[in-house]
Order: sequence, then C-alpha cells, then structure tokens
Amino acid sequence: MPLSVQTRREKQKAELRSELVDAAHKLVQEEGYEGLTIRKLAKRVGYAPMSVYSYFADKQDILFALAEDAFQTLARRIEDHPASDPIEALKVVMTEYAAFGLGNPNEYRTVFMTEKVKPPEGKTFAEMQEGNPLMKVLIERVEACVAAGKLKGDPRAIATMLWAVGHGTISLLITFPFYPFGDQQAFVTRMCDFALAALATQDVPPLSETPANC
Amino acid sequence: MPLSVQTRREKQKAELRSELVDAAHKLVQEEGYEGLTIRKLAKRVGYAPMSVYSYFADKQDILFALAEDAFQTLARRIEDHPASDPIEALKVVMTEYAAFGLGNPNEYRTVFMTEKVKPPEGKTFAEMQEGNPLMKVLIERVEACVAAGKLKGDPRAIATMLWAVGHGTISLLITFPFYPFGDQQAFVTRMCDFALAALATQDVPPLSETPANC
DNA sequence: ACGCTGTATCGTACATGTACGGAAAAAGAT
DNA sequence: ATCTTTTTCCGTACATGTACGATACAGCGT
Repeated sequence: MPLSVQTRREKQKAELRSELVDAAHKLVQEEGYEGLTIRKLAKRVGYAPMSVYSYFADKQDILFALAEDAFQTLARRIEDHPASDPIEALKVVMTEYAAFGLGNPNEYRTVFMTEKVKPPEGKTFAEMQEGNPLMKVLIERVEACVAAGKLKGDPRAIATMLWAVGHGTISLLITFPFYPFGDQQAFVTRMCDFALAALATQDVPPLSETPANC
Repeated sequence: MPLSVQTRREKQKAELRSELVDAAHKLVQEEGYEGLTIRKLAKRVGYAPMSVYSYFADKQDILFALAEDAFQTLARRIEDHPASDPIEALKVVMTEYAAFGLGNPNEYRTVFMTEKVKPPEGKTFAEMQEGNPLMKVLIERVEACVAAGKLKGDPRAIATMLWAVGHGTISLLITFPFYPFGDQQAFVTRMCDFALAALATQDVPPLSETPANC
C-alpha cells in the first residue's frame, strides 16, 4: 500500500524536523551550548530564521528535542544494565540518572529545571508516565522490589519519592558546584542509600491519600 | 567623627543601588515578573539603561537582589517561629521553606535553580554558610536536635541532606505542577517526615568522609 | 485549465540584554 | 590652581528571540 498524501507530507515534515535537530546537535558540539542560535541553525540547514518556527514552537522546544534524545540514550543504558537483586536494579536507575545529570547538566536543566508551560497536551497521568521512559523504568523496578518483598507500598508513590530525592541531590550538585558536598559520587551514593534504606522500613501509602497532619 | 569621603561615596552608591532594587520590586508588582526589563527599570529611576550596569553586573544580579530580600524575610519568619521540641523546630524550617518556595517560585528559581557562575568571591565554606541565614538557622536547629539526642551525626551533613530532600521536593512541585503529586502540602509533609524519620535512625558521618562503595 | 484553500516559507520589525567606547564629573596629586 | 587619574554615566550598536503579516506554492474540486 502506498503512503497516502497526508502521511507522506507528515513524514516529510518529520524528516525536516529531525534534520533541524541534527543540525542543532552539531552546532552545540561545535560551538557549545550557548552557540546554538536560531539564526545559525537556520543558516545551517539553508532556511530563513523564521522557518524554524514551522517545526518548533520556540527555542525551548528545540532544546527539549535535543535533551530528549539524550535521555532516550540514558533510558536504554539503564534498561540494558544487568541487575541481579531488585534493589540493586533500582540503585542502578538512581546512579545512572545521577551520572547522566552530572555529565549533561545542560540537558538535565532543560528537562527538569525549566518552567513548563504546557501540561503535555491534555494527556493523562498514565500516558505521561508511559511517555517518559525514565519514569517508566523507575516504576517498573520499584514494582519488582515490592513484588520481591524488599519494599512495601504504592509503587508510584515510592518512585515519586525516589525521584524527589534524586532530583534534589543532582540539581543541588549542578547548581552549587562550589558548595562543599564532598565527593560528588559519594554524596549521590549516600543519598541513594539513605532513601532506599528509609523506604525499606515503611509502608508507603499512595500519593493522593496522604493525610496532612503537620 | 565625620564619614570619610570614601565611606560617603560608598554609602551613596549603596543608596542608589537600593533605590534601583525598590524600583525593580515595584515594577515586578505592577507588571509581573517578566515585565521587569532593564530599560523600564532605568526609565523608572531616571537613568539611561546602561547606567544600571554601574550598580549590577547583569540582569541576574538584579533578580538576585530582589530574591535575597524575600529570603531575608523568610529567614526572619523562621527564627521568630515558636518551637517547643527541637524536631518540631526543624520541621518548621522545612515547612516554611517549602511554603516560601511554592508561594514565591520566581524568587526560589533565581536563587536555587539558576546556574551560578561565581563561587562568591573566594569566601570559605563557613563564611558562605554564615552569609546564608537560611542555612545558618537550619544547621543551628540540627545542632539542637543532635544536642537533645534526637539526631546523631555531623550537623552540617544532616543539614545538607535535609536541604537536598527539601529542595528536590519543592523544585519538582514548582517545575511540574501538572504531575500528580496529590496535594502539594501533603507531599511536602510526607517528604519532610520521611527524611526526619530516616535520619533519626542512623548516625550520619561528615560529608567529606563518606566512603564510595556503590 | 482555473480558481479556492490551506500550508510552508520568509522579509521585516521590534523589544531585549549588553558590549564598547566616549564624555563628564569627581577625586587626588602636584 | 592645574593636571592626572579614576569613577560615573550614557549614546550607539549589535546579536538574539520572536510577533506579524505577506507571498508563493501544493493539493483539490470544478
């Protein structure tokens, strides 16, 4: 069956978009993160600057596309990581996540530290989580720990708490590199072990049901 | 003794600077956070736009000055808060910090989520912490808990870990308001209780000495 | 072949942060 | 008092993101 005209057009559009992403990627590699400007990017692919806006809503959107590529790689690396014990498998998620954030601060920043305007297109929570391969693998491995009796409670709540701890750790390290955290790896390990050890001792209720008693 | 010429000049300079900060504050109140531009600010105080740069290194510097005012208020509010139990006193720090972050996301963002270029002028760790009234009160109250036998270990390490947990919690809530954390307050309380309960069960070593074993 | 409609592309224009260098004023030296 | 140096102030200019609206073009029905 030949592609419909509609579909062919969409495909062409997607190709041009990814051509732009590629060009943006090269630009960043060659001139650094702040060297990526709309004008340079447009010139690189032979378009007028404003034409870029046919494929991306704004500059953030481009940075986001770049970062998502990087995070895709991270998610694959985590999934391919061998893991005997379920808790160890969970630790792998945390430490790889941390290593990625420390090694790619720009990407980490654009995805996790910049203001989000749009709740991605009326998607539901579940869709949003499925869409984020990182949260997906995190929840899966938490579920494995729960199934193995190593953790107890609502998997999504546990995953979210781990996310909060991990994100706090990494974003502080990124934002305040001169603060005396000691060795970065050691601090990451400490926080990771701390959170997992603490979670192991309690039954975690789902998120919405938490009673406010403070 | 009359003021030296040197001192008088400095004072005048400081006055003009704080006049600029005041004007900036009003501008933000009237037109919102993104309504604060160098040109508007300069016009407001009757200067040319470039003159602002005699008092602030760049726009970030202005935003920072604004935010520091707000954080000063927060620190005072925390210090004035009555606290019977030392653990409760510590919880007050966490919850007030969270309430501030959720209520003043712009200020929180500029202080805790934007790239820092300068390790503040070759200051030592201790000076830096003394300079930050928030970290100061946090460490003090952790010390009180340690003294009361409620927590065990190195106060600065404990404080830093609490900071990481608190910051992770708040920055996620700010950055992903559409993620289903459930009730924001409840999530903050949960993370706060979680961290404190976990810390109560272990002896926390100083930061630099943590062995890397992951 | 011919108009109609939607879309892709882009030229122009504007607001913004800020680099650069000059002018003016103040401080200090002689 | 005059000259020198430093500090303050600002006019101009540039790069950047992007709003707005025009233009050209592709697909389609007639």
